Parts: sequence; structure tokens; C-alpha cells
Amino acid sequence: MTLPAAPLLEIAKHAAPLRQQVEHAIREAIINGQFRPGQRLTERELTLSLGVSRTLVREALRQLESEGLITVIPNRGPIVRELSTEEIEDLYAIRAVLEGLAARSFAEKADDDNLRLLDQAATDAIQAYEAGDAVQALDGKNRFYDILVRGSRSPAIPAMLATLQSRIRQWRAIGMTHPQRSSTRPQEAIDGLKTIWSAIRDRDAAAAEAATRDEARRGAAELMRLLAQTPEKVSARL
Amino acid sequence: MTLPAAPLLEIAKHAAPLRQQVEHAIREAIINGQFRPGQRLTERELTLSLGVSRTLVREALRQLESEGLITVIPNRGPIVRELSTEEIEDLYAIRAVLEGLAARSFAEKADDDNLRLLDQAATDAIQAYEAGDAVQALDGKNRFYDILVRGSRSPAIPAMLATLQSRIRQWRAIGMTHPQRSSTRPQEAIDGLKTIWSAIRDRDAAAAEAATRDEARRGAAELMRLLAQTPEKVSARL
DNA sequence: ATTGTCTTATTGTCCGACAATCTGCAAATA
DNA sequence: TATTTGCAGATTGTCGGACAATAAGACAAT
Repeated sequence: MTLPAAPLLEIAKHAAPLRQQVEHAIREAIINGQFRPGQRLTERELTLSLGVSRTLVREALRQLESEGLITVIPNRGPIVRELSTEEIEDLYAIRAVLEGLAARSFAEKADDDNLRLLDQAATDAIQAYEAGDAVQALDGKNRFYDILVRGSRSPAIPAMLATLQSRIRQWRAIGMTHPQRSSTRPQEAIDGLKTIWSAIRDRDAAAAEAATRDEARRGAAELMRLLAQTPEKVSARL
Repeated sequence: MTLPAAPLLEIAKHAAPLRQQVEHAIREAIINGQFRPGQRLTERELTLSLGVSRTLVREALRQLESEGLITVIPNRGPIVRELSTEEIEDLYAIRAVLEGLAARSFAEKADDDNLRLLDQAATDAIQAYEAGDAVQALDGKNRFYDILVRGSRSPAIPAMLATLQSRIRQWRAIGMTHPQRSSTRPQEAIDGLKTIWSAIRDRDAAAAEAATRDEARRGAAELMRLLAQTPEKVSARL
């Protein structure tokens, strides 16, 4: 008797090569600020703190390098990459068009399952916001965009956006906690979400793309405004 | 006396680490079809043919992996990545929006030098086309887009597009030599270029972006049409 | 204050080793 | 004959050590 074509349960077949865990560990340390921008990362330190051989550390570093998270100075070693204001703005602009493209694809190709999930996330976010629950609202919003990207059926976009996110995440945190944060921004974000949502329900791909881009750009503009007001602090404090 | 802030000449400071040459060599072999999609690349083979240690080969492979050029199967090793029709289409769609974004930035921020260079490339391409010189026309066109991307002053877009290109290049070649290639396509491409060009001269960022995206999409559509007509051959023959 | 030299920390590269895993094939079995 | 089992070979995954090449900082000499 042969096994059914679709396996009953997916087993993690390749018990995560150690290398990937190393890569993941370093990446996380960079993203959450444990390793600060500009900081040097010597191979020796990493091997000691991670308890793996230099071989693995070096392979992981190569990968992080091509993701743009670190810069490797020849014969000097890697340093955690610092981003100028211009670079941050640039990455956000790229994110905007990619998310826009994802929304377009989603509007064109999403199946009912994904539409339902999107509906759920959208209503959750809106309700939470109206109830004044900022945390839940943010969670719903994040889920909304997550579903949007994954449901776009684009093989490459999710990966590219994930890489972008890992380079940006640190600054996104600022955008949400900054004291001078605009008070109208949350409302704006929810409105943007509604616009995207309704465009998708209408299967209006062009409108969905435009709305998603615009919303992402507004978010970026707000962040850039905040960054401009605290020029030095930002890179220093994380 | 202190040195001027801007160095008089840039010296190639770090005589290419061997590793990068290895990476480059493998990448080129993949791009130009010397290593075919689906083909296995064993570390041993590579060390022998390149004359470097396994260490270097492995590091290079990690980098190529995160560029999407190869897929590494655990305990089996890397194979040259094969792209499905959907994936090709997806990559072209991404390229379209990124080039569009580059055009937008260029229209907004390009300096006179870049504008002049763009002018030159555009007139070259158009003249060559009208003179019936396909090779020169193509060269001008490529230069045009190259300047567009580089002159966009975006730190990240050129790198992302370069990665995309390396994954697509093989199929682009098909688009230009395919027997059933549309006869109106070259004219269309030149028209597209003119539209982009004039939008940029007007500093109309939105129009430049739209025109660039549209043109890229038309090119992609043409390629997908050709691929649809020769379904198997394509991946087989390269 | 500038230049030259030495020392040290670190990367760049190579090598050899061995366990873990996949593959294909042959032998054993039903 | 068809299926399962088991084994051998090939290849990756990971380790440790080794040594040259280079960069940076300290220090001495001019």
C-alpha cells in the first residue's frame, strides 16, 4: 500500500541545520539591538558565545552580509550596518512598492480562504481600534498585512519584504513609541487599511495597489518626520 | 595641511578577496548557462575546477543561496535553481515596480550630469533603431536603463535589481532571439523609452514611474507569451 | 610633529578528520 | 515477480588546528 499523495502531517524533516540556527541567532541579536549599529562582530567572540566552530560563524556571516544586515570590511571583519536617513527612506520606499504589488496580486488572485482571513484581521483591527485597544489594533493590522503579502501568491515578494523588515524593524519601533508621534496617525492607518480592504473586496487590483502604496508612504513619511526631529539620538540609542 | 574632504582618486583598496572571485565565477557560470538549471553542484567538483578549498566554495554557495540562484537541499547539496513560469512572471513583476520606483526617483533627484548621460543614451538608442542597427539600439537601451537606475540615487535599488537580473538574464536572452518574437515589439520598446524620457525631462515623477512600469510589463508580457508557446524546451535547452 | 617600525589582534585560506545522511543497488523475503 | 531490508558509497555538516596576510595602535626616532 502506497502512502497518500498528501501526507497526513508535515514532519520537520531536516532538523534545522545548525548553521541556520547560528544565522538566526545573530540576525535576531542585530534586529533586537543586542548588537548595535556600528558595533564590531569578531569571529572569535561569536564562536565563543554561540559555541560553534568558526566555519559556521563565517558561513552565517556571509548570508547576513548579502542580506545587508552587516558590512564586512576586508581583513577587519564585520560590523553591524548603520543606516543613514536617506537609506532608511529608500528602504521604506521599496517596501511601499513591494507591498503595493503584493496587494495588487492579492486582489487579483486571492482565494476565499485568504479573503476570509483578511476580513477577520481587518475587522479585528478596526474593532480593537474603536475600542481603544492599541495593542490589539496593532496586532490586527500586522496580521492584515501579513496575510496580504502571503496571500499574494508571489513566491519572491514575501522573502524580499522579510529581508527589508529585518533591516528596518529597529526604526519601526521608534515610529510607534516616539513621544512626538502624531496623534492622528493611528486613525489614518486604520482608514488606509479600510481603503485597501474595500478595494480588495471589489477585486479592484489597481486601487488596492495604489491604496497600499499610499498608506505605506504615509507611514514612512511620519517616521522620517520623527527621525528628522531627533537626528543624533536615533542611531545612538539603539 | 590637511587633505581635502573628497579624495582626489579612489584606489582599489582591497585587492578582491579570493572568496569574491569564487562567488563571481560560480555566479557567472550559472548565468551564462554553463551550469544548467536543475544541475547538481557538488562541493568536490567546485573545489577541483576552481582550485580553492572547500571552505571558500561553501562560503560562496551560502551567498548564492541567499541570492536565490541556487537551492541547497540538506545533506544533498546545492542545485542550480529552476524557475517555474509563475516565478519568472513574478520576478518580472517585481522588476517592473522597482524600475518604476527608480525612474520616479531619477525624475525627482537626478543631477545635470545624469540627465545628460540619459539624453545621450536615449538619442543613441533611437537613432540606432531608426538606422536599423538592432545591436546598437539594444546597447543604447540598456545604457538608458542602467543610467536610470544608477542615477536614481537610491542606495538599495541597484543592488536588488542586479540580483533580479542575475536570476532572469537567461530568459531575457530567449526573449530577444526567439523565432516567434513579435515584430512590433522593438518599435514598442523604443516608444516606451521615448515616453519615459520625455516624462523625466518634464520632471514628472509620477508619469516617469508609470511609463517605466508599463514598458517593463509589456516586455514581460511578450516574454511570457513566448514562453507559453515553447513550454518544455525552454528550461531544457539552456 | 612627522615618519618609520614593531606588536598584536583578526581575518583569509587551507587542510584533514569524522559523524550524519541520502542514494542506489543487491540480497532476502513474501 | 514484487516488495522489503540492509549495506556500501558518495556527499554534506561540522569541527579543530594551522599559518600567512593585513590592519591598527603603540612606540621610538628623527
